[in-house]
Amino acid sequence: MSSVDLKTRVTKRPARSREDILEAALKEFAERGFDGATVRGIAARIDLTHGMIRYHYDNKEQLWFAAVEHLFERQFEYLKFSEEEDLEFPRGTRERFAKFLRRYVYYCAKYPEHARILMQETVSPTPRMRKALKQHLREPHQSAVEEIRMLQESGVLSNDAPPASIMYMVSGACQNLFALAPEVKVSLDYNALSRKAIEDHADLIVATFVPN
Amino acid sequence: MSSVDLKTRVTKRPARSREDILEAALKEFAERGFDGATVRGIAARIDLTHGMIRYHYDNKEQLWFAAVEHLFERQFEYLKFSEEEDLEFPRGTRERFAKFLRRYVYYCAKYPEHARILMQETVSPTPRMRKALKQHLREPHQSAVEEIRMLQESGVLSNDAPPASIMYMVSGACQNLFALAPEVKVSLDYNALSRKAIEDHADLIVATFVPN
DNA sequence: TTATATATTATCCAATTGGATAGTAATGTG
DNA sequence: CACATTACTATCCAATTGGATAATATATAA
Repeated sequence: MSSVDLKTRVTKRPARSREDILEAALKEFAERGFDGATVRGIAARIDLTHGMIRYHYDNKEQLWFAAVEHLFERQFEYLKFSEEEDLEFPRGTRERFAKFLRRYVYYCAKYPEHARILMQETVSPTPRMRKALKQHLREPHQSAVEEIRMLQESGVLSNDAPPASIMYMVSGACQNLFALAPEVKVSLDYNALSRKAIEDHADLIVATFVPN
Repeated sequence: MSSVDLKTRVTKRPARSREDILEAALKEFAERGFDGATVRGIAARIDLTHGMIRYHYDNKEQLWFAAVEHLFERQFEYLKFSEEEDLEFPRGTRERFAKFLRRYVYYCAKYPEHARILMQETVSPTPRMRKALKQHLREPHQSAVEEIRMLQESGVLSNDAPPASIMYMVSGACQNLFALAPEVKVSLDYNALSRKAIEDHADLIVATFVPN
């Protein structure tokens, strides 16, 4: 039809998907923080005008909430145990813990922006952060604490430490190498995101936190 | 003399110290990232006009470099071993490692903004970040890797894992609880910065990474 | 006392930003 | 075909921002 217009006037059809926008938003927010991120910058990442983004999302804050929700949904999908796995690896066992840790390391390597966004957004307790954390983090974290308690009782983890302490120690140990991958490259010339580095880190994590 | 002026015209004398400005800058940069931070915001934290800050520092970027330099100097002072300690705890020994870990945990709890700034600034390899890392991080990190190698040889640490992997695992484990303290409070209602929590975390870290 | 260096305020400016709105093109539905 | 809905462009605007500069006050040295 109007193939001429398609070239000159930029075709209207292709409409970026919701996910394209949220991915771009996550990257921008992770790189520059909420205040530093710009709607225009997010739009530019996927070749949109900033008006287009405001067409889909009322304002910057709502876009942020949508992006964070997307982030947590993706994480949940990635980390959740299927029903069969749930049967094979009962809660509170060393085997389940090891399996979970390995999966978590892979997740951290695949989506390093997760740790970055959380770090930025938890720096100071803004209302925005409080709301997001209550909505997405509270319940999973509390159930994680429960599981840590079970692991303590079954002797896999030390009884002496507070579960919160264990939890953040372990997650920090898993995340850090990948969240700081550019730093690692510059300061140690080590490519943290290579296949082998990821595998090595997973091995190390399991060996450290689930000793025989 | 002009005690009237001191009250009305705002006395000119008191001149904020260099350190006041850098502290304020560190907080602002940690909370909002480089792009999100504003010179006016930094000035407001210590009751200065933004002109005053530009009087001391040519521009925002130079202020950032100065603040980061201050950060690393402070860290170096805090973590360095005195000559006597160097003699009492030789490099590559389990005792020195334990002592260092404990000190590092205290440092992380005292200056959580350190981890936050680095996390923000290493998100994407900007020239600013590269320069700062090369200047302040490269040498200490490489000497840390050396020490890790010694610990691996003496059997304190596993030989299987790459030193870089070990290093970022350990530092993440130490930092995370404190860098995310506001998150911990909201999601688990645990005050990570309390005396006891810090002590518990130090114990856990030592027990985990320097087993008997 | 005068001169000079230093510290500080008060404005000014262009660029960017989040947000708003009016108009336009494509798609489908009756 | 008409018409409503959806996707999208093009502007506009007020606020904020980094940066610049001129005027002013203070302290110090001659």
